[in-house]
Amino acid sequence: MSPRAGLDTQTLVLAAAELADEHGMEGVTLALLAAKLGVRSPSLYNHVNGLKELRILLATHGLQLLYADMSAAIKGVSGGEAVHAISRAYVKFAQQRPGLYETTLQAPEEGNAGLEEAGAKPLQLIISVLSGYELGKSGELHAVRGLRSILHGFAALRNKGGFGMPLDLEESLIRLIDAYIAGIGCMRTGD
Amino acid sequence: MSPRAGLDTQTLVLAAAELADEHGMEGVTLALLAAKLGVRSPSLYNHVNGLKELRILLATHGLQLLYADMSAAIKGVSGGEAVHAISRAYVKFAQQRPGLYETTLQAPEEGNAGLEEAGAKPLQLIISVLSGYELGKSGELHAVRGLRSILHGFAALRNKGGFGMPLDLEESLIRLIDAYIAGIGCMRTGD
DNA sequence: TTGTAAAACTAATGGTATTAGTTTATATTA
DNA sequence: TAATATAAACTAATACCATTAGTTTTACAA
Repeated sequence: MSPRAGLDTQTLVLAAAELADEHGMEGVTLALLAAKLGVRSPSLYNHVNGLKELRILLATHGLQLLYADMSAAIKGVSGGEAVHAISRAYVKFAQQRPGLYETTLQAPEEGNAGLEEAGAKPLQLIISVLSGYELGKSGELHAVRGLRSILHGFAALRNKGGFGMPLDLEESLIRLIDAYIAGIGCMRTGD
Repeated sequence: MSPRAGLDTQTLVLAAAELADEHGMEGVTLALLAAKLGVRSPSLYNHVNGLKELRILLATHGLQLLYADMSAAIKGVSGGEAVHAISRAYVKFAQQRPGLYETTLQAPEEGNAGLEEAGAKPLQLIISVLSGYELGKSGELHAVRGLRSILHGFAALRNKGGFGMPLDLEESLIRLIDAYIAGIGCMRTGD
């Protein structure tokens, strides 16, 4: 423990991400992280600039993993199938990495370049999936906001146990996306 | 300050709700609340059983106010108009009381009777607004989950600044609800 | 082999919640 | 009205937490 633990920033972020999933974003503390890594908490400051920066790094990392999952999900599919696939991937990620997903939404772009970019990529992916519907410039904007609302709302309520019984949650998501696609014409504008 | 500040639980909750809106749910601390009330923090324990219970009381209070707003919004309207009205009221509440709204979603029912009831009432209101669509037993369940997802997702992303420019956010919500209603047939089941 | 930079450490500060025990104001009762 | 009991405030203390300052020590490079 004492003679050089061999830490670096990435190791900290990966360990902190595990803590987030185990104890919630709230439960990620420098004291706990240091203990997990066999080190005293002030030592962490050699690799990260305090809890605030750690949270930004966590959010960035989470967004990168989320992007990878969403991206893989829509490989080779398009249209409604792609909307369903990207939605399933989004909710599944939030379910499998609940704490990491949580960090993803705090203070979206706080002037941090890496975080801004990491957040823009999943957004761009959603835009690309909806572009086939020819909704117009502002219509596409409304549609993206709508799908993001659906995905985050469903994921958050599900993760917090807000849906009561866990029965047929997959079907609830499928039907919600079906309804969204069926009504997507309401988003269309003439620009 | 010293001779009897005349506090009671309700006063604490109202003051804490203000703090939540000013500083976020995170920023509601017993130390800050005590300072706001001109009292030392241990004194608060005469009226509330620690921070955990205060948060439960905050959530309960928030749900009651949310219920009142939603309830007032659908007086005398029905069908799609009611769905729009209840949605507008929900998002507006989350916007006007961001910190209080935040407390509303933490650990939905943790065995606390008052919180459970306070949470059930807005839910019942949504059910009543959707009952006119004759979606069937489980179809109604899917539809309620869907609308709740939309409302929370939209409110949360909006509050966190996740939608970039604040232009025509009202229109985004209107169109999203329009799409949901247009596609609500996808929820229908035969039971 | 020696010197340096970085990574660990200890110690200290100030913030947090919470518990225990004490004082005191208010309200009730004799 | 006076005495008493209850409850609401207090102080003091404990145990966490993040963070900063200053020190030791390791690993690597000259």
